[in-house]
Amino acid sequence: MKGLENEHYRKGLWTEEEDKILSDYIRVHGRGHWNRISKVTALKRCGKSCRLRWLNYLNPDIKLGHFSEEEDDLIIRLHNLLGNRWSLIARRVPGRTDNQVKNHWNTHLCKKLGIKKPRGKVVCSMRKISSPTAETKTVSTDNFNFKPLQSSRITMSVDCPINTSETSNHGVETHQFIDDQHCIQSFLSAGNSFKMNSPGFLEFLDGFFY
DNA sequence: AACCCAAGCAACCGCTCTCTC
DNA sequence: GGAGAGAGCGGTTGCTTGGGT
Ligand SMILES: [Mg+2]
Repeated sequence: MKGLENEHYRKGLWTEEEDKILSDYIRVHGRGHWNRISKVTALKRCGKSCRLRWLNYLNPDIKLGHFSEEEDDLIIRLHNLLGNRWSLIARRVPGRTDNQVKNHWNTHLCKKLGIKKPRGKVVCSMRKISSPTAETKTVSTDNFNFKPLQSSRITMSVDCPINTSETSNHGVETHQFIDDQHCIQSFLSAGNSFKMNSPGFLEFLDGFFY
């Protein structure tokens, strides 16, 4: 019998009244500690739902409305380079959230590009710091840290769960793709250790996408 | 008017990552 | 230094809407 009455959270679309309660709360207390909100207001929403509503709608920095051609081009370029890393992409698209970018990709850009099957992750394959003698391997999450070795071969590839002939790897289809991949290659060749979300790599991205 | 179907997309779920104490 | 809490991520779902017949 641990706080059963607090587990009755509402789900689904947010009402104007709910938005107002959340906005008022954030105006006073700031963002964060989302789980507290349902305990001190009349809002019957779990912390996760509150956080998401703020991040994707109530935050005044968010740009609403249709995506421009320039935004489309930027997203396509970034997606070529980064794969389905929506958060990473959205950070480089002013006023757009990861959810917006993901939805826009899935509903509009996919068709625009004539993509039938979703593309796998762009992965980086090389030797790992902790085991320099181990064979080249890919990784399944972004939480890794590669350091290029003198003799190591650095490759970018497209991870594709279903092996069809045209999507093996090095899915190079356009000039832009080659250029963007070269951007990571040069980052690695400069001797930088590589971690997908590291400050160093994010700063490096700034130089390519402005 | 009534129905069907699919596009669009807000929000959920399960999971990972990070931060704090 | 590790456990628990908070924050973040991305695939997916299911409700709403719109267009076609
Ligand atoms: Mg953004």
